Amino acid sequence: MSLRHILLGMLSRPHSGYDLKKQFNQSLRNFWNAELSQIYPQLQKLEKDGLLTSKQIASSNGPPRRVYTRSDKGRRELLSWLANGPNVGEERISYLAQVFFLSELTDTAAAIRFMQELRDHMMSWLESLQEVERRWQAEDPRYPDALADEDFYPQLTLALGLRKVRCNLDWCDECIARLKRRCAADFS
Amino acid sequence: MSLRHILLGMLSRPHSGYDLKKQFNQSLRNFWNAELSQIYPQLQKLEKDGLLTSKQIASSNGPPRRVYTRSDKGRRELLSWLANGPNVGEERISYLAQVFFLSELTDTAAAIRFMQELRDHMMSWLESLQEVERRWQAEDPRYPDALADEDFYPQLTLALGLRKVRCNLDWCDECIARLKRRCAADFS
DNA sequence: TGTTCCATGTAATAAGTTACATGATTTA
DNA sequence: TAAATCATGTAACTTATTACATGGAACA
Repeated sequence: MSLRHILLGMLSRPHSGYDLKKQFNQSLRNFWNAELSQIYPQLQKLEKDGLLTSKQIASSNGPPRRVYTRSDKGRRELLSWLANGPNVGEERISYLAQVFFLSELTDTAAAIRFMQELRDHMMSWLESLQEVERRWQAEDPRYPDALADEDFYPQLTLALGLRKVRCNLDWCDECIARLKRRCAADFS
Repeated sequence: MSLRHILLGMLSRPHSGYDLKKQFNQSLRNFWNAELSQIYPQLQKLEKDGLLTSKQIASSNGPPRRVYTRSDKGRRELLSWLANGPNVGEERISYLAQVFFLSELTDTAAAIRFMQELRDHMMSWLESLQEVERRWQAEDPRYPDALADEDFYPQLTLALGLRKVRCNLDWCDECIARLKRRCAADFS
């Protein structure tokens, strides 16, 4: 039941469903994603449960926007989620499932290609995170340790993103090297 | 649509639904989990689609078991999943979402407690992975690089598990240190 | 004049969780 | 004799994805 709480977290200040989707695409995408078709009904449900309130507001450029605000009850719900302690052990990483079954491929060369493709993904992911960090650093002299709380904690998640992607990259390199050695052993 | 393919991957040799659940609990849990109430219907569906066949077999100890075997069509389906390349960018890590919103807590001390709890989880996770590795190493002299393919690729996922958990631990330590510095700054 | 962005939604389907139901065998 | 393990499933519900539907404004 995490999306519910994530939306509550994002609504520390008022936003529309469309805004929230943009935030997913920008800053939360490293650990969560949600489609508009899931966000809109969930916001409606949260309002029905009294955790949010909404009002329609005219927009300067496009159609009118429905803007949601977290209620006190909503804030308490968010706090109880955090107070329950960290939710660990629910990760789903489908590329790891793929690696697990790579022996099904006909030859080691195909497995190497798979790992190389994975490495490429990780590399471009790393670059995009580095770009985010570079920009943030350039725009805010308080980066990273003097940031206000609302930015400091998100920065911690960026820091883990960077560490993790580097870790994945190193692992890909290790795998490719080990696979190449196995490949060489096949012909001897 | 990953569970479908994961089950196909696991059925390179015949297993019952109950067997498969045990495998999830033992070796796949680091990147995927599924409940029996999801596994049984999914196996039935895969059989209906012609990707598996099954037969009921009497058991020595308990009730009779329905054992599933992958068909040729099932194997081709698995291969096309692998051939599509790595599935990246679909990760959901709810503890990171929690960290993202930790500014909602009333004080930094509570955030430090949260991170310490997370660190404890990571530590016990690391210990369990190390135990798995220790046992494997003791039982099989081919560990890790001379393992047969069916074990070698799973070992690669264990290797990433170890790296990743260590990475998370280091990050937790960094976060706690940075938070303590902020906390000290609050009182100055 | 076609594409992208803004903005909100519904419908149908798939995937996943929790609770329920059954009943034999093995272990403490 | 109580609990755990073996073994398979259904029912109700929640969560998430994909496809569909609408329509104005900005841009190229």
